[in-house]
Amino acid sequence: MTEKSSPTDPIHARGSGATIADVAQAAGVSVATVSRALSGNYPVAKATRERIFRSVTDLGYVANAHARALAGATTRTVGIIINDVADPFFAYIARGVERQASAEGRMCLITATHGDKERELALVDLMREQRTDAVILVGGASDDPRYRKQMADRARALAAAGSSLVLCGRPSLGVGVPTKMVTYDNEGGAFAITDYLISQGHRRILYVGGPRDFSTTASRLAGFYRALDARGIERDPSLVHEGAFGRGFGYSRMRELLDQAIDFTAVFGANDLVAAGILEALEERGIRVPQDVSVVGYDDVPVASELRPRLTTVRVPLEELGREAVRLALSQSPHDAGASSDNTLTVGTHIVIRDSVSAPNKT
Amino acid sequence: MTEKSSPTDPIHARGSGATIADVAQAAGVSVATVSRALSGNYPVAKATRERIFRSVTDLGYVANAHARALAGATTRTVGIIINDVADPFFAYIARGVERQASAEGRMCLITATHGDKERELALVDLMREQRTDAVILVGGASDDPRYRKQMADRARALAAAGSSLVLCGRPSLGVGVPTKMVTYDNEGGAFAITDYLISQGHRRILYVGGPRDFSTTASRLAGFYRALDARGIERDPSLVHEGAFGRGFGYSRMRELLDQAIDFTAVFGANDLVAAGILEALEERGIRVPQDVSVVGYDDVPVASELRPRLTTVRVPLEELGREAVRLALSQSPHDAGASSDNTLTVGTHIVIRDSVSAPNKT
DNA sequence: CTAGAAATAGTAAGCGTTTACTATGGAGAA
DNA sequence: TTCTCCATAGTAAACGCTTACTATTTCTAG
Repeated sequence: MTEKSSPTDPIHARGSGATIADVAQAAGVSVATVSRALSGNYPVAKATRERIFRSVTDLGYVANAHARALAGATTRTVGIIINDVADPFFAYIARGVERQASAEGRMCLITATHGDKERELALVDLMREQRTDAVILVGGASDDPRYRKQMADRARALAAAGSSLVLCGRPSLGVGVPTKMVTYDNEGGAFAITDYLISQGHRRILYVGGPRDFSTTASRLAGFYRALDARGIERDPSLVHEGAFGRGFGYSRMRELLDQAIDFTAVFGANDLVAAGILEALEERGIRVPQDVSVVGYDDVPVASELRPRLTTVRVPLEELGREAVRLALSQSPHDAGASSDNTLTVGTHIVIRDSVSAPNKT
Repeated sequence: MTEKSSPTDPIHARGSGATIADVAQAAGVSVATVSRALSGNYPVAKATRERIFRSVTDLGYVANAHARALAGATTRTVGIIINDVADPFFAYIARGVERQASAEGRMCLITATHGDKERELALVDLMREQRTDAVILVGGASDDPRYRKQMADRARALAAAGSSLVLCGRPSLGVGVPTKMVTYDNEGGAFAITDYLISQGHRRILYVGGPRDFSTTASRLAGFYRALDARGIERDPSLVHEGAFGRGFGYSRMRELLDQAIDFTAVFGANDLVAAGILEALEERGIRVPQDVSVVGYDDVPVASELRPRLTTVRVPLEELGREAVRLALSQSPHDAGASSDNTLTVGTHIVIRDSVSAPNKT
């Protein structure tokens, strides 16, 4: 045993990591041969190959992914941009992305915007720097035209570089912008659950949560309104209260609304987290759910079934959404043009009925 | 407007992305000057710099991160390896890592093992290929000696390459293995909450969940036993039921245990998810918590306070754990040798008392 | 004025791979 | 026996950046 490396200690090479040249030297061949033996796309004599693999393990060699990427091979990485890693909505989508990516032999670069549009743009650029095979942008988007234009520019740049931008659960950037899309039926789910509420006899339904001017909010509200219209119930602006997603918002806004003694029999939380906050505010005031007030949410995140009463909500196949996003991203379909063709995929939503809704109290 | 690019369409460069040479040509300078203007670590005349930046935006240029990494600059990336992105325990740690990394100007490569040891080793190699500035390994570990040895080899390889391996919430790989560690007081938290249960009068406490031969399980059980010992309560092996983390395990195992008519007045769920499952099984049988049986969990993940009754549990500062991990990883401290020195950091845990514990029923 | 120090810009040598091309040594064909 | 064709292996040219050196100007001080 020369130096300080012991035979039982294969990976501990000297210096800052062995290169392919070291392996070549150790095996007594050229670097080209090592490269070929490793990638296996070119014939290498069996004996040579074995000698090379032995040197590889002896030296603890791993290829430098950057050199490899630079030399033309693909990066084998997909990037995903979400709002927040710890928000279950995003976490489940990320899980789907991560799983599908690794099933297709890719790494997964997960980053978070924390709701900052500028940061989102910057992150897309970062992924572009990383030359990821695709970048998946998740969650509702702002409809600020300047922002849309900047994102469209990036979509084009990505496309020009052979990568692709896939929009997951967010609206198109416009015709002609090269993107792929996978969405879920936001409007339909909102329609269905509102209709369910109405069918139970509710007429005055509060809508709480979701950032204003945000695509997700817009489509959920659209479904909400469509259901109202379909049953001939008048839209009452004083009943819709946008603001934010998140438990804290649901809780505090519900408290305020309770103080205002508004007349309602049911509450539609913009997502399950908001609904959780609403439930807490209600519980705090001694208002029983569903006997006094019915509550529904959206997403069917795991916490929905931990709440008491268990929350009636709209199920969104989050993990599936993530998987489809990478399938689409990695498929050869030449992302292109408009919203139709096979560059768009919509997964369905359906309501799941649990215990937070009943007929309104006939007061 | 030449070609098809319009002046309002800056990023859409022709071909597969502009290179630094394109920018240099457009600005009429050498690539070296562009590189310097961009990195800003060398004087460049103001007029030149402006010309360069204009070309950069005109062409939608972003540097090729791989070329940059290859040319010697650091990769500015930290890798984190967790079990599952959608498990809140890991998700919150990941959030801390992600935030601190981005605060320190790094990207974050998040990968998941799904509990597969082999995959974990492979992922470390993958990160080594990526030349990440550090790799953070999160969560309990197996104590299989072969595995430990392989991981130790990788720790050395990483160290040799100037990177570092930080163990987050898992035991040391042994003296002399170059790692950094950030842990939380698992044993102490388990002791505290067990002692709390005992102080309420419980004597027969069921311990449910957590993989056997897993470091986290081992230290939680150690705390559990120490508390029992301290109060002179006999250890009863028939009361401890290891198995897995996760809601499903808690639910099904609790059902089995209920069928066996074992004598107990409290249940210690190995983590909050297990506790959630336990609660459901109990509710299903009409057993009231805490009147009939008390339940506690571990981690204080958000769902703990959504459960009814609200779960009394041990708070682990998950996000802080993640932040500290990257602080430590990126600090210059020459990770080295044993478990002491400033390469190890332990954050405290404390119990949070909610509604799932009361004095046992005097039957 | 002029030597010497900034300030600014250019040249070119890597960084570690992949891969098109080229070279060599038999095996089988003619 | 000579020629052609495989199977193997080597050479060297990218890939797109950073940076140590070197080469100009332009000041500034003596």
